[in-house]
Amino acid sequence: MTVRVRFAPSPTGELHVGGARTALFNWLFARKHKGVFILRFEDTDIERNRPELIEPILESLRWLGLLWDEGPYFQSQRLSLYREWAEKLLKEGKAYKCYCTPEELEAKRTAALAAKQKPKYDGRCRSLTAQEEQNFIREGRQPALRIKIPQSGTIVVEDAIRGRVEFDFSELDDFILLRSDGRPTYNFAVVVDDITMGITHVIRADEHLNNTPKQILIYQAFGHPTPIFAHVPMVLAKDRSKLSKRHGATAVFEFRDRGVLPEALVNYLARLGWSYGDQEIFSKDELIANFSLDAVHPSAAIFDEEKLLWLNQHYLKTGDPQRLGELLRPFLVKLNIMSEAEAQVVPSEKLTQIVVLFRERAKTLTELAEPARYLLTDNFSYDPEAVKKFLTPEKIALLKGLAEALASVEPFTAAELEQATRAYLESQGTALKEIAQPCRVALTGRTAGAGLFETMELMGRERVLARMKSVASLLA
RNA sequence: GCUCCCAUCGUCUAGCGGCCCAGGACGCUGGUCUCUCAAGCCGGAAACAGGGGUUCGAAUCCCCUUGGGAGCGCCA
Repeated sequence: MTVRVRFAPSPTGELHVGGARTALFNWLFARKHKGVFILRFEDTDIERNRPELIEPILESLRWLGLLWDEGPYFQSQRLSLYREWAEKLLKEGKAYKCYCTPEELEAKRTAALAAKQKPKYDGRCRSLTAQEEQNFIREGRQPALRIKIPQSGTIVVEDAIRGRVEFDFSELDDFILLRSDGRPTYNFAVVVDDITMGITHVIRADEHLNNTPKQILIYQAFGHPTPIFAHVPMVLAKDRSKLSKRHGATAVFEFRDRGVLPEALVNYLARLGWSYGDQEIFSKDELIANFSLDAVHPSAAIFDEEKLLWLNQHYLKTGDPQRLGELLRPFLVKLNIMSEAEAQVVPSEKLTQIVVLFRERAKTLTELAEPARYLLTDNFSYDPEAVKKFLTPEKIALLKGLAEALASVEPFTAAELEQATRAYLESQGTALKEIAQPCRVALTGRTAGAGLFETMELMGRERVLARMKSVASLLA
């Protein structure tokens, strides 16, 4: 039997890292078992639904490289199917019409909660007489459809991550399958979908564990075997609460826009709650080869941005410089280093060189793009502290002399520049140590950066000489 | 309130009865290299929530407590 799994977000928010991890686990499981990864939108909530979010969610998945094999399906387009399936249950006496109004139910619910009771439907419409039903219909009430659950017994969930979990029927009630307007509720739509889509493994967030017995009841009502369930732990914020906007970046797009590489996010998310011995770095193929549900840790995990950034730097350091260089272009614009048109025409060789020179100093593409400001444009500023500390009159004079010494260096490469510089400094009775920082400040405006001579080469003769000669004006 | 889940360094985790006075990684920290900052390399501090059992032996099994989380909707 081929494995069929699904990722089923509801379009009520952007794809956040928790959802992305659930998607990733499903995708890995499908790939590992040569199965099918299905995408389905659970969009039966007309109130909270935001159709404009669908494309961004798809784009997030694409960006992560989690491509689906089937779908996306939309529950909102399958409403007649749910009605048909509900009709079966009604005919077989496994479901019944409930004429209670939402107001009546809500009143009972709050009363139960106030009395510190577990709110449960009291089964009032379970055995209405024909007369009672007639009266309700005459009142114009539209019935919802409820499942008729057994009065006693237990439901056992065999969870691939948590093991055996038992629920007593007394905890459950006759929950609603179809709303009075004919739309399915979540639990019902999920089961009908999972049955009709042939889902073999339901891998989803922990918060659904409590829904599982209800869903199993529906499977049983249809006489259909249940899939294998696997409830993955939640992803929490630093303070152990549910991850939300107030914790900073949570959406996949936010990380992308900050310059995080998809392979870094995927690697990080995979290792969050799952492990394979002591290994930290995984390519996608390694993840696929080694992923398994029983190696998923059952407890909730805190999202640690530091570790994500460490992984990002790893992928920055080891990735293909040319590809990374191309990824830099949008950041040149975003950082206001240059216009979009200018960013388009930066030679890709320049970008590649920036990557090679600065990748060990950057944790994100944003940081990696920053040096382009002084390397490729004159649109940068000098750190006043650095100027004050290093650009003394004595050093400025030395820099002027050095500029002359370097004016005719040919070719203008790091090796030649270093040789010429050292020779000049020796002739002046000084050493590189004395001039390196002043020179760096003169060229870049700052005290931290890549190797001095590599920086010069990349910057080009014209800018280097101009900046070395003109630093005196900074003091004025 | 009731039900369910979870519990090893600050964080992610290894550990599935003796290999553990608990290993790796991020972060933190000392040193080293060096034109700066990084990166790299070498070193350090840092945890089995508490209490009962079971056992010759428990981080590992059981129970209780505590703490965290989720659910209890004509939301998903």
